Amino acid sequence: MVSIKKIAGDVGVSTATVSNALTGKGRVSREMVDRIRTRAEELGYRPSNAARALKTGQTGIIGLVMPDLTNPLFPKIAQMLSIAADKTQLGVLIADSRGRADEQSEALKRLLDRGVDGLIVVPQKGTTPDAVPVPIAVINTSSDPRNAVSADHIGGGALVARHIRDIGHRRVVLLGGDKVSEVQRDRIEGMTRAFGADVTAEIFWGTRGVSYAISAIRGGATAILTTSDLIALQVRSELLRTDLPVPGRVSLTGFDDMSFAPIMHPALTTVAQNVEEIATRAIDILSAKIRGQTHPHDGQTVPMRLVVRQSTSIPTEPAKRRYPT
Amino acid sequence: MVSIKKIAGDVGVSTATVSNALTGKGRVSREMVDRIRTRAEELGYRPSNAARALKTGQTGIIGLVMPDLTNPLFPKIAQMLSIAADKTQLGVLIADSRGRADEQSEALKRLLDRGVDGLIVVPQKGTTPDAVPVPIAVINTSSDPRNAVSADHIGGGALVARHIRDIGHRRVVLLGGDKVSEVQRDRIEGMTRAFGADVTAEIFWGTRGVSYAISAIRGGATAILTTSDLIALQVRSELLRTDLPVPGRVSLTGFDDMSFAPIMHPALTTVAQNVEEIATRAIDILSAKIRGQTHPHDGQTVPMRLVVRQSTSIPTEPAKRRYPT
DNA sequence: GCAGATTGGTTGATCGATCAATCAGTGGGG
DNA sequence: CCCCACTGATTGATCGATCAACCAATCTGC
Repeated sequence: MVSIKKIAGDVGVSTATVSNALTGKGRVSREMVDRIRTRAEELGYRPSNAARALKTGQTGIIGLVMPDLTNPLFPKIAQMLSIAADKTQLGVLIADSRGRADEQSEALKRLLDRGVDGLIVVPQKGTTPDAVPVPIAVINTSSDPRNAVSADHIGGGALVARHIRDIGHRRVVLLGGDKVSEVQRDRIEGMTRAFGADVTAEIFWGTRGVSYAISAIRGGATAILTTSDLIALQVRSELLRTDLPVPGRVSLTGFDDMSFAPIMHPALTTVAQNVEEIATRAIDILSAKIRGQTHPHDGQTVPMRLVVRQSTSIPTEPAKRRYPT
Repeated sequence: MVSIKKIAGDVGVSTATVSNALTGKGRVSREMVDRIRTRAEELGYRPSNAARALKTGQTGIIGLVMPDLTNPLFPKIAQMLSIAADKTQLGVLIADSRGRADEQSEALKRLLDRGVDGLIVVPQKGTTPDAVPVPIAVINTSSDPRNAVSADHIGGGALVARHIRDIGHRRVVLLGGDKVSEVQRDRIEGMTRAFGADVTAEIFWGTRGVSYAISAIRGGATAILTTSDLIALQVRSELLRTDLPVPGRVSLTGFDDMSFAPIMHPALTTVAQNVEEIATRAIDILSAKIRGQTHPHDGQTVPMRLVVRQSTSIPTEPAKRRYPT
């Protein structure tokens, strides 16, 4: 391992001068900087993060805590985060909270012990991360008061809802996965708000919601709006089993534009998050906090994007005709 | 931040004694150890990783390089790896290689600069990771000579193949995603080997393979065995479009038991990896290498598990009857 | 021509933990 | 009674980079 000392010896200056030349902090002459830089290059010098961290108290590493790395959306966050992070020379240390609130706390502790400079937390649904002694950026949804950045789930809900209303549906079913999740509640909230009085919407939650939704369709509803592509796929399977054609008889929508959404049959109409933007902002906001500054985007949401595919169409048997109000 | 010095002062001993007491290395009396331990506890002492790393040259952090965090299988690896890692007090630093070979090298460099003690690499398909100055554990497939641990993809291929043969299929299609991938080649290899002369199998690769596969079905084949659930889902959509019932007319199988496999209609017969076991072994093997030892399981594969669901059944129109050989 | 500012650079301490070398006691063996 | 072995604990150096303080030389302004 070649250290600053070796370079100093070679060039014939003190280690402090080398440090200054390399980091560009103190006062060093142009030519001296060049000599040191080239020598460092020749030797293939790599600064020791450990030494720097010890002296400065900053490790250049941030921690990422996610509720469950298994959720098909999180990989993308992790990926984008890791890409955004190494643009700013940060390392990303991961921790999985295994879907449990207590593990989330444990994960936070482990990361703090490693000396991370800050944390990015996608909270366990229905929980609030513990207070921590380092800056933290929460990715959740706008209704979370601690939210630093997230997709505009309410707006996303409104997007699909308006699409469904505009193509003529008047009686629909909203299907959520877990009522504890703020994200899913916000999506549903966005839908109902956008519908207003124009559209009649029944809301169901959880696994058993799927069969209720099917009953509602039999009762005359013409569309099922879910809060997740995974739920949409499940509904699709059930509709296949009960011989209700999509989108012929039932229009179906998901959320998050997961990997399988475009290759389902019919391809699923869904709402996509701009994960890249969210990840970039999360890093920016956290970096700003670490530097003791505040970021202009802190607390703001990123718009979602409606992806219309083949699973939605105009209702062939609008509810009103069969069951006039 | 409470350091070893503070404890030493409080208890009235030297820092070295505290260090010895806490790590249990030097010679310290029982009671002194107790006094130091309790005082450390009271103060909420947390050792500084930076200082330790500087002195010992070990950071206790390993790097994880994955080809593309977006692939639905990798999250699970990451999760299990992170869980397995913190059992052994290791941190996991992630890096994404964005599906490109040159980025894979960059990712390796970045992690090395951070001073990781070792690396776990899931190689970009068709590539071999650069030589690195730290221990490395490659997760790929048995036909990769540098493979440290992986699922038995060949055996997995054999599992589905035998299942398909045993329920009576005699003419089938094998559908791979990317021929460059050793993993996928091994899966196909396992299938053909297991079929031997009993079953006639046509092999197709890539995106255009899907339509070839459909043609082959029209030509009398009764099953499509894919190398990925994602491909299977795509095929399923195409079969829906062309009105070929599953499993009535076509039996369909995937690979990896992804999140959507059980909720498709019909639920997909697939082959699951024991990701937990793989992750645990990867960590164990790497830890052993870091300690300069060799691990008994190094280079061995982990068996796969056949998950029979509703997408496979006995052929209703065996190829031989319609097209006798 | 001289105080004061500016430039280029050095010294030495420091961050927190580890470890080899050393030292003060205390028994035991001969 | 003296030397040796052993236990328990201390000293001091060290890892590599950073930073405040200091110093020497040159430049500026009046």
